[in-house]
Amino acid sequence: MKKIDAIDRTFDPQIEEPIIYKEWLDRDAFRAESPSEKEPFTIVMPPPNITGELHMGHAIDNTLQDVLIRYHRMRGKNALYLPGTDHASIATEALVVQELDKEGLTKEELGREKFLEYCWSWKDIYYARITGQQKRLGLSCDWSRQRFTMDEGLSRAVLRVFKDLYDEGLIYRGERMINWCPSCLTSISDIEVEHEEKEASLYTVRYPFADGDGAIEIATTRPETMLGDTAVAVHPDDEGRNHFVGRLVHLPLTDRDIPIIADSYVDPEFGTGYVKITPAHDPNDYEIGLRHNLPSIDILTDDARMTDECGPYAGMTTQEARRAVVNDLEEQGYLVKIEPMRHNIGTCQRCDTIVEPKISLQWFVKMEPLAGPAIEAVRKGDTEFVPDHFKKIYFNWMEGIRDWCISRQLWWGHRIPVWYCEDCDEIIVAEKTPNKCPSCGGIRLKQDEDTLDTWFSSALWAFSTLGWPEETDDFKTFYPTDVLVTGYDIIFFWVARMIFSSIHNTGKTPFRYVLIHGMVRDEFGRKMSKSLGNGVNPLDVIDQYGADALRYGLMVGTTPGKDLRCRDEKFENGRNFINKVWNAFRFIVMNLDEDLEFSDVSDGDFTIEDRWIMSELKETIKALSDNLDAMELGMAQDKIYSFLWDYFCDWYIELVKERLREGGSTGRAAQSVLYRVFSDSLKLLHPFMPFVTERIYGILHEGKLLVLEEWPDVDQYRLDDDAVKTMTSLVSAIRGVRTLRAEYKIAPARRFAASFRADDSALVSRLRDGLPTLSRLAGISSLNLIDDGESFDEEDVTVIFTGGEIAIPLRELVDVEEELERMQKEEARLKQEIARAEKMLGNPNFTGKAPAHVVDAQREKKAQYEDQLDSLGVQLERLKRLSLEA
RNA sequence: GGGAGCAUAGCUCAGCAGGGAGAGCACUUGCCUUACAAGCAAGGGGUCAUCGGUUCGAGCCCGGUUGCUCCCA
Repeated sequence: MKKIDAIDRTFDPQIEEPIIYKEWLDRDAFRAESPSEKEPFTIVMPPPNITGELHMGHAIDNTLQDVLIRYHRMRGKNALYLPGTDHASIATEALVVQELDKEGLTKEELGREKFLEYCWSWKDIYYARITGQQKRLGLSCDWSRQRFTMDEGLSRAVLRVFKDLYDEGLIYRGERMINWCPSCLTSISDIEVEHEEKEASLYTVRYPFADGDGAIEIATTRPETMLGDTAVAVHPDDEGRNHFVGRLVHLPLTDRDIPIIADSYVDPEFGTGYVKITPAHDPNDYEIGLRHNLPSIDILTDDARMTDECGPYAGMTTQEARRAVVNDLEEQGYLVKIEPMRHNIGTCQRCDTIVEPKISLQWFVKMEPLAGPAIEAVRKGDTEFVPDHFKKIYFNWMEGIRDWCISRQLWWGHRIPVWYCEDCDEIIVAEKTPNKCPSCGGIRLKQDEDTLDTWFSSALWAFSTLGWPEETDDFKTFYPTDVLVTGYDIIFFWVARMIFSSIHNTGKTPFRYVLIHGMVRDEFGRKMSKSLGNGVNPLDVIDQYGADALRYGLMVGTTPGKDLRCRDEKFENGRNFINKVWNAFRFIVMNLDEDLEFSDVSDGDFTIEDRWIMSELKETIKALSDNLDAMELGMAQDKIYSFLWDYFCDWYIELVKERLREGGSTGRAAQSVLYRVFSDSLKLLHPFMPFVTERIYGILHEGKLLVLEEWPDVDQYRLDDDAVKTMTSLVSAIRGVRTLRAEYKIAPARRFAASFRADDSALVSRLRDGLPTLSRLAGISSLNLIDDGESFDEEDVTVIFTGGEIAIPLRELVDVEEELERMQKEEARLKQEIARAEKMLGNPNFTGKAPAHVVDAQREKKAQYEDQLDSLGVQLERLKRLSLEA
């Protein structure tokens, strides 16, 4: 045992945490076994992008995972926490392009191969940086199994899945309307488009009939797209307008005439009832165009400028073209009016650019056949969401799912494993680069230029990281995994896709539970964002308060699925708690002897408070474990916080100080309980605050590593109702006296004699034995026990507490009038309580229908209150007399 | 248009097989009581958004209303 002067007055996380982390790594404490006889517990970390630093979202996500992993590791499971990172093709490519731009380079100049070299070195830098950050958080990951989505093994899985899906007809190539980002210059999937309602204008434009006989009016929010119009549509049942169907109108600003067609898509109530149809630039118009065989005129280039089709407008941006078109329409008398309107626009999730619908040749995954089993699996409960209601969001999306555009016009990522034979148009899909065309034997093969959506590989993460498609030991040991922890914002992007991919490829759902957490917001409840500059860097918090405090602050008072606000106050609380635990530890070290075996202590040496604290610990172990099993981590953390602070520090330590001073067998017993209960508390706290607990435990138990210790066994402690009851009384008595002292402003140093009456003999003897304690905790100098039937001194004033009554000398301490007032208030309160209980008990419906223990509890309470009222009555009488005398 | 969630103490949030409203912070009052002032002790503060229903009993269950979020189209 270290001597107390060798222990610092505070725990310094800045210095200690990195040292402790290194000790864990040196002892190989996080490594999982495979194969193994032990029951596995697996969490694969949602891989952060290699595009930047970890933010608070990662911190909460990873902390939850680490708490679960550490808990299950201590429970004796073969725990695997598998870390990794994601290549994030669009985001990374954009950043690398940006970097190159600073050097005056473009990726085209570099060429594909050179460009990818740049990307890989970017990856190396961020991979290392992120890993370092994860270690500072204290994550107990098995670093030997760390993965990256473009690792060789994971890439092999991607190729295998692509080929299989293609062979099964679930991947196809086709010309479809897709979302095009003019800045990223690639297609993106539906869910990578963010919709926002913005102020816009609704333009009403006159299209004259081609024969010059009158005109119709159309309304549009995007007038520049009229250059690509190939029809005007009305609703077939629109009696006021459908008789024009078949006629031609002249398209202003062009030399084209276009037909009026009928299609039930048109909402006759909206705008003018006529809708301009631009099949190349609107998803609905595209469908209408298909139905009516309309030509499609592409008026936008890949970077969203007007094409040569647009004559004088060619080369303009859409915004420029809009102004020019509106201007020209007005000059030529075609513009009827402009009205303000709220309008939904889609922007690219990555770069915020307005997304353009575009017809393009892309690769797609056919979703319906994959979605079915995935829906079924969740419905059956093979995978459960925590909290449960998030499955509704999952169903809602999966049931309306559309085909998934997976090809990206990017270089960084998994290149699509498709080759086109330039001699015979054969399409070859293969896991390995083919050397000749299987159809014509030609060797002029060209690989598809595109890469796959990043999420296509992330969707395989749960099993590709474990070695699939090989039947590796890891895969056999750890798959399917136990819990996926993630935010509700990526249920579609990732969770859903992992579920259907896993079921399709491995036949199993990838995880038993999905634990959903909310978003971390700033202290005002706003989303953290770069543009607002309100992001909080977890590393800064660690620098200021330590990783344990950060973890505490992120977990405190949280409930699964709910957003949480990031406030310094919470991290301060965490730090304060660490300090509290540290000081309890210092106290214990100061009071321990060299001998920590405690073979000299027998059960008979334990006093009531020993039995009480061990009983409370038992309850805490049970309740906290239940919380952790139910993944209620915020509640679990609160349990150990409350046990250590409110029970162990505030009461137990205070109660045993006297015995420790006294020494002997009672002192030894107290030492043994301090040592044992505190050690087990450290275990319970460890998943939440791994660093400080590890450091303390290592000093109390030389050579042991807390992270590898066993979770406390509930059965080693005895539930002791007797002790609990007596202690409740004692605590209540002490509080009663303290309250009186405070109310009457009795000087803290002032001690006085007191009398007690207790209705429990255990309490009586406890009070007699506990005089030193009462002296210290309540300022009582001597104790006079009043037997049943005897009454208190006429001039004393009493306080009622749970299980008894205490009297203190009135005249010398107390103002009679004030006390009279206090007691009358108390009397009123008791009467109220009794009335309440009587009302309940007098109700035959209550006594008849409520569970017996509830009714009994009420009876007992009523009796108790009546007792208290009785003695209060006696007191009041006395006081009144005194008051009159005075 | 469809879906989800939230409304509890001044602030941030817990709470629930339906059986006397909790924590942290803030506030008031005392305390350097040799583990801890990042602390100790005592205290004030709530018609649990609103209306109705079920029930012996509702913050909790059901329905309506209002006000905020968020997601999808």
